[in-house]
Amino acid sequence: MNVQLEDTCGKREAVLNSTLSLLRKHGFHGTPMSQIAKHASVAAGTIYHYFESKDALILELYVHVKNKLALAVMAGDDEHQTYKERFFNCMLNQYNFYIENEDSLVFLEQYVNSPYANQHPEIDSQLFVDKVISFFKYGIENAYFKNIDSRLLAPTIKGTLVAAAYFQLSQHMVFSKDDIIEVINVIWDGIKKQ
Amino acid sequence: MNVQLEDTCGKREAVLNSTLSLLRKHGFHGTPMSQIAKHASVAAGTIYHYFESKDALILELYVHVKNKLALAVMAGDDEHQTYKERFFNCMLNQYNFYIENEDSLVFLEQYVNSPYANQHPEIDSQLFVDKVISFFKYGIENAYFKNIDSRLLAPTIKGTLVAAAYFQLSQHMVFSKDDIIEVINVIWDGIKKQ
DNA sequence: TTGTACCGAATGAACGTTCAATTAGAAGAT
DNA sequence: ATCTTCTAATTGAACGTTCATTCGGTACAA
Repeated sequence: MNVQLEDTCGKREAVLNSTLSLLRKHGFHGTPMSQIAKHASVAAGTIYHYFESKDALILELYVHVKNKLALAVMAGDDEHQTYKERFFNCMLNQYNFYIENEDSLVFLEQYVNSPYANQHPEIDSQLFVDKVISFFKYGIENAYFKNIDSRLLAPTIKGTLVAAAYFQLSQHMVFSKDDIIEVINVIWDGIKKQ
Repeated sequence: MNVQLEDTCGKREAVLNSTLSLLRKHGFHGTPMSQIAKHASVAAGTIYHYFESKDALILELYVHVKNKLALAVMAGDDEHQTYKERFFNCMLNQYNFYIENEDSLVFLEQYVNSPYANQHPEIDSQLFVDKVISFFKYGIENAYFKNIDSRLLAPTIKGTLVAAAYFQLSQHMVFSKDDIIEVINVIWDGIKKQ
């Protein structure tokens, strides 16, 4: 078995968390491995025990964060509810995940707009594809949405929500739950059939 | 007068354009000054004649690009048209600017999600604020939009459009003008009064 | 003669990564 | 229980490279 990859005392996790936290304030080029090591209370060499390189660390962090996002978004999903109810639940979950995990939001946005995403389009969270993407595919196939190019739906929905969450965080303000429901309504009114 | 900032034979502009182009493929940390100099056919030292540092170069590039965006978005704006017509014109202009200036789109997205934007929130294009922001303020004040928090409108609108444009570029596909009109309709249906 | 534009080799700091050495702990033997 | 052995985990100083920036110098225009 891969005993050497088991991360017995949580140092791997500590490195991932420290990287996430430092990346937000200083960006990728402003976050040296030495600083990650210090923040994670780990020697520089230890990072290379768990990750092949700084690039590999970033890629694994991306999958790590997106896995957590997928779990959060689909939390409490109930197939007996109407599709609209399920949609609102997912959207609210997603929004809350972002504002409760600011570092994750900023990192995900940095990542998708970075050369990493372009150079490694095959890297993604299997969990996210299986759960979240599938949910929207279901909505498209069962015609809950307007008849627009299905490839346009995901970015349209995501863009609005991320923009709102990002705005809230960057402006250090708080929107009420009703404000957010209103935003989700904007999305829903925009894309729903009819 | 600032004769030393006049850029007699276009080297300043060349540096800005080269930076924009290189940043897209390699990101900030992957784009050394030496490479920018080579790409712009300029000596490394020359860059420092026009820009105080690499950071200053990025900041000035941001304003430069956003100025061009502002001009493009408001092109052909006609105050005699209905607000909806003007809105569609702006949105279409913005979308077209993005897909005709991929480097600019990627850079702007990279920038707003980078520590630069957080550390220099005061830096922006005066032209953009005066023209584009004003146009949306007008729409809010005259109640063309739903009664949602006005601070939520801009990110909501922008997010959708940028996401669609970014998606088109990242997937190397082409949406027809009708497809885009449809996206703008999604936005309009979402935010318009009633 | 003075100052601006420009050059590109040189500089020094910072960085990602390596590696020889040390520790920790588990498994096996006595 | 105790000792032995083996391997994974960890350390941090050292290495070689790369990079942003500097600076002494040239060319040219006013």
